[in-house]
Amino acid sequence: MARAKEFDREVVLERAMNFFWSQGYEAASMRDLLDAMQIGRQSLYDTFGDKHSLFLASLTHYYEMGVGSVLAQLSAPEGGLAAIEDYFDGMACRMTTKPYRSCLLINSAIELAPHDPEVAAIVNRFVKKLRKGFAKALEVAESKGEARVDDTDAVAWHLTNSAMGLGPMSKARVPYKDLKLVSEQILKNIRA
Amino acid sequence: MARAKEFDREVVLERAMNFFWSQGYEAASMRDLLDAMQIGRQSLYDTFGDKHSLFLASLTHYYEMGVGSVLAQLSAPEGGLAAIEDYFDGMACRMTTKPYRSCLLINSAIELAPHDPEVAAIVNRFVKKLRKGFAKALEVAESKGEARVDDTDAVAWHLTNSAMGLGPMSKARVPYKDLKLVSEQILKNIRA
DNA sequence: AACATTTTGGACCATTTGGTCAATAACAGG
DNA sequence: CCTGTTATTGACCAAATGGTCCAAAATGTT
Repeated sequence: MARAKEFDREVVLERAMNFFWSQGYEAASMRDLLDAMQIGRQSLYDTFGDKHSLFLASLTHYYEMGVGSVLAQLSAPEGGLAAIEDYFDGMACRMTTKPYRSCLLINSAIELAPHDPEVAAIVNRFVKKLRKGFAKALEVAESKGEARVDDTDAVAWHLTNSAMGLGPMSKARVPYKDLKLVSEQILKNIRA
Repeated sequence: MARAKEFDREVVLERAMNFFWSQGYEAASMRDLLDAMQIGRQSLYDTFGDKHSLFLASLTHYYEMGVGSVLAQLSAPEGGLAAIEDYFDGMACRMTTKPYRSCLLINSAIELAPHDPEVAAIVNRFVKKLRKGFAKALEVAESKGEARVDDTDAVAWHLTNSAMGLGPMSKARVPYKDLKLVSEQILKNIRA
């Protein structure tokens, strides 16, 4: 064996993710990224490859760390309407506090998806999973008698679209109280 | 007098706008912008100032040319439900065809608003006007007996949020047929 | 035709970009 | 305590970035 790494891969990846999250891909220079990650230049290139690969790793990390649990809650068998409510309220709340950086996947969809197939693939998976999560939650809600849904597919798409809307809305600094209205309105529309 | 300009300011501004629209701000280099605008370097700097000013001019042009009429139709006194339907259907249709570049204002909200006060101001005005347009359309719809709206403010915000959602959705290449479902669902929720 | 004024084209600039290289340092096994 | 392997450091690189300078060209007025 040989010399051990002085950093934890996951820790510095998280730092990169946070930096991309608040700055965007193009606006994040490797220099600033290096500062943010607190890591040497060569260490970065050895560990993650080039900038694009680092971004892909960051986005994947975001997906796995941040989105997974939220999505799981959404499609939990005991979730139903409350799960949907929690999702929107949680999102609205998170997005309208301090760093105002929206959601990395939404940001990436806008900035990169049309010109970057790999990013597009990740974003697409996310959208599909989100839609599926909503569909599941709607089924649960209906089976619990909380909601009356005539076209699950359409409503699930509608919820997905509303979720995506929170990204631009929060970046435009629409305050929480108004996004809260949005969240309530969404719920009102599907409640039995 | 002296030498006349060889280009029409509005024409080249429109070309810049289109380029920013499909590429984003950071990803658009001055070189490529010059090519797209078909104009000399010095002409650009003389006419528009620096890159940031050019972008601001492009965004304002987009706002004035593209958004104004759509917003006017939305809040037209004879509009009502149909105006809302046309808005969403038109948006969904435009966004899911060929260049897939979403809406420049939504894109700018995501990429620039948090770090660029001037862009943020323009985006904010847009969001406010859009919300106002929806509110007006809802009033008209209600007065025509097409819709039953208990909380105009909340529903207007909800429609605004849904409109913003179309940006990320289309960038994620969600096809028209699914955005059509979204549009229909939105309408169904407010129809009397 | 000469002039004043403006636009144009392209050479030019410092800085920053993403990325590499090679020398040094740290570590484990023999 | 060597030795092979890996990690770190900082110098270094070509290319691209946004932006400027200046000479030449074009125009209306005198």
